[in-house]
Amino acid sequence: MSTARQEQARWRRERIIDAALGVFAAKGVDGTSVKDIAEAAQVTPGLLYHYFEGKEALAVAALTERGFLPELRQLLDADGDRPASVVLPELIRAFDELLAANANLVAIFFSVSNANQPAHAALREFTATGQRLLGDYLQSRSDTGELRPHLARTAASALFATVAIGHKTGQRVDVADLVELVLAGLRAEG
Amino acid sequence: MSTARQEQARWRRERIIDAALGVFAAKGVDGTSVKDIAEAAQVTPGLLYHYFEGKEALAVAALTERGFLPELRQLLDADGDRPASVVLPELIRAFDELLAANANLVAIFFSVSNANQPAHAALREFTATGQRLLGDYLQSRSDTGELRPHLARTAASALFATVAIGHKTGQRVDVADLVELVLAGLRAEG
Amino acid sequence: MSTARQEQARWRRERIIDAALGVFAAKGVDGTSVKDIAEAAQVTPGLLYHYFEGKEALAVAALTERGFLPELRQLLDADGDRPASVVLPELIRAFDELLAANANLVAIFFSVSNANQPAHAALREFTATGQRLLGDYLQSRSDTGELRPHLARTAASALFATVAIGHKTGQRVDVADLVELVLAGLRAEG
Amino acid sequence: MSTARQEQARWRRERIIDAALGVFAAKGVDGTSVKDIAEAAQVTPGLLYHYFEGKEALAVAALTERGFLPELRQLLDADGDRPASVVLPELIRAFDELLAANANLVAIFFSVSNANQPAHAALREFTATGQRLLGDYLQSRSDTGELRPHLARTAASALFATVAIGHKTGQRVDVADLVELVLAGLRAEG
DNA sequence: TATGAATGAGGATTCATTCAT
DNA sequence: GATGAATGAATCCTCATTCAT
Repeated sequence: MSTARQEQARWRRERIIDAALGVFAAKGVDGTSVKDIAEAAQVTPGLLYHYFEGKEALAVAALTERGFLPELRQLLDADGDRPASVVLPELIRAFDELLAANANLVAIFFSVSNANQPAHAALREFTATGQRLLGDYLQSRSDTGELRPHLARTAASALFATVAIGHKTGQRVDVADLVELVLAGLRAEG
Repeated sequence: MSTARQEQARWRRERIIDAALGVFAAKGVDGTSVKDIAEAAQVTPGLLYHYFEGKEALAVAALTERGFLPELRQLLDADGDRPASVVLPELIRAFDELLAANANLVAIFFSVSNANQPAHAALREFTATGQRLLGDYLQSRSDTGELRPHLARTAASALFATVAIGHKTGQRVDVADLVELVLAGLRAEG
Repeated sequence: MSTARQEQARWRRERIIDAALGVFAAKGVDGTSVKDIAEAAQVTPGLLYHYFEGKEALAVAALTERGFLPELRQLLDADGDRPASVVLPELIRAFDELLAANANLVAIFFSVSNANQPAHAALREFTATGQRLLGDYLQSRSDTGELRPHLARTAASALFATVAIGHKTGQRVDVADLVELVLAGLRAEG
Repeated sequence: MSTARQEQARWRRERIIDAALGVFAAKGVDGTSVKDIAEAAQVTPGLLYHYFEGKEALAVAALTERGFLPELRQLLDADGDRPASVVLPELIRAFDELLAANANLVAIFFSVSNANQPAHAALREFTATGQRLLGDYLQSRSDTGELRPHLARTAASALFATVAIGHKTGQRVDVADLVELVLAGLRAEG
């Protein structure tokens, strides 16, 4: 049983992804060289190819393995019953902080070229899931009559997009205001 | 008066920007080689450096000189008096179409690397101006008592971001719904 | 009679050489681009080719037309009769200052590649003449019995070389010491 | 112990310097392309950048690692006791031959552009050390009363410079005469 | 596992020079 | 005389990737 070896290998792999996240975020995926990553991970370029097929594969791995969809899912699952007026502010703030904590991923996410097929797919899945999760929550609240249903999906998109772009441009939005706006919009009479 | 020569030079410069918009959008700024641009513009690589300092400078030029800020300004100036409930749907639809017509620009916007300082600055300026224009309009409508003022800027961000991300991911948002949501949010009592 | 025009043209030509001297000295002949020179001379690159065949020709022109051989000749011609013990210190000091005043030329002189045939020839002639002039002077003083004759040429080389290299490396030699050394050497009994 | 690999790598590095010395000397540092060096070393251009930061760094490496300072040091250390009248002729002749044997280095020395800061610094250090070594030796002979002390450094500069320029211009100086001149100068009464 | 030497194609950029105006 | 647009070859350098050890 070479469990120790395997353990060490797994650990190495994670450290490489860590390093890659950092440099990708700082210089963009295209702007980062394999040597950059190797140096950041304190590893030789050759070894990198032991763990990943190449730079693109590493980018995809970083995106999918560190994508915080699980956290997001968890975030939303918890609050089935409490009213949206209470939950949504908490939720969006947590979402905002989730993005802040994963700023590197957000940066990569936006820097990934549309030409990179697998990465682009990961990116699409990422946004779609985020929007769906948020949307489903809002939908569930409309089932209780608290919110009007037909704008749930749109509201989810707006929330997701506004927070995310704030991170991209470095001009973070005021979460309280955003939630107030969207919540009011969802409640108002048509 | 060598106007003919100057005219021709200016024309060439514009054609280079045209070509750059196309290839940048297709492959991202980093993914595009100078040779790609030169070929698309039917120009020698060297000439590109006669008109622009380099590839990044060309991207910035494309963004700032073709950035639809003038159009947006025009859009907003026209509708001083009519109520927001009428204007905003038209406005956002026009904005959505503006982005659709300038899909290349949206792609470049997201593809410009944060690592490139001048390019990043230009990009920030770009979004800030867009948000300010839209925000000021919404603000002006609140002066008439039609809308509540304190969310104007947030609403502008949300509108801008939601439409833009829709274009980035290829999942365009329903403009009517978005406007309905934001407008309702802006009208509701605090 | 377009004398005014010719005058202006001649003036332009000189200004171009002035500018070339500056940039050549600062960046070396190879390290200087035609555009650099043109900008320094506030002239378009094209015009440069009106006055000179190209960059190398311009370098040669600068070397030959501004070579201070005439001044050096003048320096040495004047002092036929006075004793070397008086003349030589003055002479070498003047020579040192001549090089300082023409620091640009000295720099170019050393930076010219051996591969550049005409420039290299100019350079050789330059050193040869300098050494010959100095040597002839020392020789003439030995005819009067003041100095021993057989080291005159060697002394000239040493003086020329030491002062010149001082300028090249930026570590100028102490002229008084140098003259004292050489003069003593020339006077001593074999 | 991958000594074989490391050995081979070190050998390659030396071969690159060898090749660089040859081409630099023939065409000057600026006049030499990286491709030239790579071909002369029978190596791919890319490998050059594995061993050196760039072309200029390679020139500096050639100068410092092959600069005959060690030989010069050895030359001077050997002759602690014998009189300068005997040692100096041998010494300068050996120095002259050292330069002759390292003609490439002399050429590079003069071809390194002043514009390149690190290269220029290395070059200054190089000459300064050479002069100091020679100067210290002459100084030590003055301690024995054989030579007057205050011109030691100047004499070193003069010897170094005269021999070096002789090599640069291809008009080598007569070593015997040069030594006679300097030695006489150092001995004479003030 | 891990290294780092080696490759070779491709990238951005510069540049001397020409020439129509 | 003077301009500056245009060329295209050459240059330096980077990089993803492979592979012998």
